[in-house]
Amino acid sequence: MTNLKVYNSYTRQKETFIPITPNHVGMYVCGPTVSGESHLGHARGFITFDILYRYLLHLGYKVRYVRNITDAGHFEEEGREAEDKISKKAVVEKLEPMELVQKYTNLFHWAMRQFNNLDPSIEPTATGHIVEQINMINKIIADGYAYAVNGSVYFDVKKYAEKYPYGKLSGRKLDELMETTRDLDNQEEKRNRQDFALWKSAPPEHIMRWTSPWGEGFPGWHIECSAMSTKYLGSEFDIHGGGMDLMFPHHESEIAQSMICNHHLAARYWIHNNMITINGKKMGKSYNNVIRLTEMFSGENPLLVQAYHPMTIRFFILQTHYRSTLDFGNEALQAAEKGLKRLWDAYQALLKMKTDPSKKVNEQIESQFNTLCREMDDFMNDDLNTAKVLANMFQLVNHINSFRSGDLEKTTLSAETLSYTQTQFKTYMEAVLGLKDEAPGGSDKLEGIMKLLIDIRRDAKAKKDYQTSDRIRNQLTEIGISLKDEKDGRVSFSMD
RNA sequence: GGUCAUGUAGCCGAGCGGUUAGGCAUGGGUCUGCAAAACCUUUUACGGCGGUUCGAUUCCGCCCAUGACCUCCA
Repeated sequence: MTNLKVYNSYTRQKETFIPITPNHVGMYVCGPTVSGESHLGHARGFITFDILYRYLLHLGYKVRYVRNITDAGHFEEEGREAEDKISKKAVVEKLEPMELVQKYTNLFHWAMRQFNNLDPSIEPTATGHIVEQINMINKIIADGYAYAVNGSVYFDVKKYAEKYPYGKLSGRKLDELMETTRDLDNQEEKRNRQDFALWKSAPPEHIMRWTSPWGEGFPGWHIECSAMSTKYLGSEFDIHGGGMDLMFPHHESEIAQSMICNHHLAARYWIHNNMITINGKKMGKSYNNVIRLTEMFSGENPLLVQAYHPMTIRFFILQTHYRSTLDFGNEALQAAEKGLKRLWDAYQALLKMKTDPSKKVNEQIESQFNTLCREMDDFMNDDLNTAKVLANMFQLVNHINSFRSGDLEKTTLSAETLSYTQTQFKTYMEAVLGLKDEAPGGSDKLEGIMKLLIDIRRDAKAKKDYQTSDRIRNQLTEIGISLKDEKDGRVSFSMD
């Protein structure tokens, strides 16, 4: 159907994408843990997979995109005292986990909308699938690959590894893990140190708890994804996505759980996005160097010299291939801001462009346009190379502007080429890359006021009353509206 | 320590065995009452040392540096 190739972490090579069921794609992406605010690093992953989702839709696939919300586990909100969780206080004073989960879920959804990310088809929560998780754990126990100890259940990695390639995804060997795994709580319960929890017994102060065959507790970290992906996508589905840092142990464990329950490698294509770094270091909780998304949008973080629009951030991320690290920097963000503006302005100009029968068709430029446009498809098919798509767009931007006022203004494009270019731009800018206008939308009234001001200014200029004309322009600039005298005598305006 | 990546011009970043990626910034110019925007033009980089090759930034080896995972993490 298409020539899409994606890099499969499981096989460590680019592979042609062939869905299990023709024309349909099942895709599971590890979603946020809603015990706190999302940061810039999280955004990269969700934007990356939004691009993949959008591109698959563009190619004509019917896609079921499942992205979970991790709302179960050992939750504490920053700044809250541990004492909150003990029953000394009145109920409404205490930390209510679901209240916290609701707050950050809402905030997450808000941020995703800011980025113009499409909603997943299904967004299941871990707490809504406790039964499925317990059933899955039962199955694993019945098959002899898990054991219960003191109300907790652990997966027997050693036994699994005797029959299955544990560690294949993340390139790990079991014996190496044995030596290097560090001390953790309750290690003594495990038969082997690399075993991981499927179910954890809840200590008395733990508020999130459910009744299970093994006592009151809560599910282990990995089982929710296996349970929910199986439920909504089946025992074998097409794409599993997530950040590279999840490869081990999370995805490796998912593979093991699903293998025992479903007798399949859960997904055919394992796709991982790389990290955002800041001063060369991964942005992450443990490094204490996160920039929350609300801070990115408001500029309120010591690392930021200004606020950045969500579209600037999206564009910034798309200028890099998703499997490379991306280094955060104000200079780079500012460059993205300007670049995006130029790209968007030229795009708007392109949509208004018309062929001019009185001018000669520029054959050489014609063929460049066609090549640059056609290559965009090839670049996306080559493991989603958005960086190259954008590079081509910028080459076209140059030419588009040249037709307006530059070297090419005495020539024109053929109707076919212009139309093809317009279609490709619209497709990639909006449908595939998901970019949209940064500026707040105007209204009829505003348009009317602006027309009036522009007319007054034009009259003043005609009378060489530059004091008045400059006053209008300067004051508009102060309130964030900039006027441009176009070459053809028209005046356009844009808002910050 | 183990495993795996990465090192590209002022900054961010594609990419490849032989041709200018691209964005932003910088210098010069055009246009303009001025400004902004736009256009033209300027800056030829691939960590170090060897090797393979007619030719390597691109392949191989070694070294140096940085990072990721091995623990919650997009």
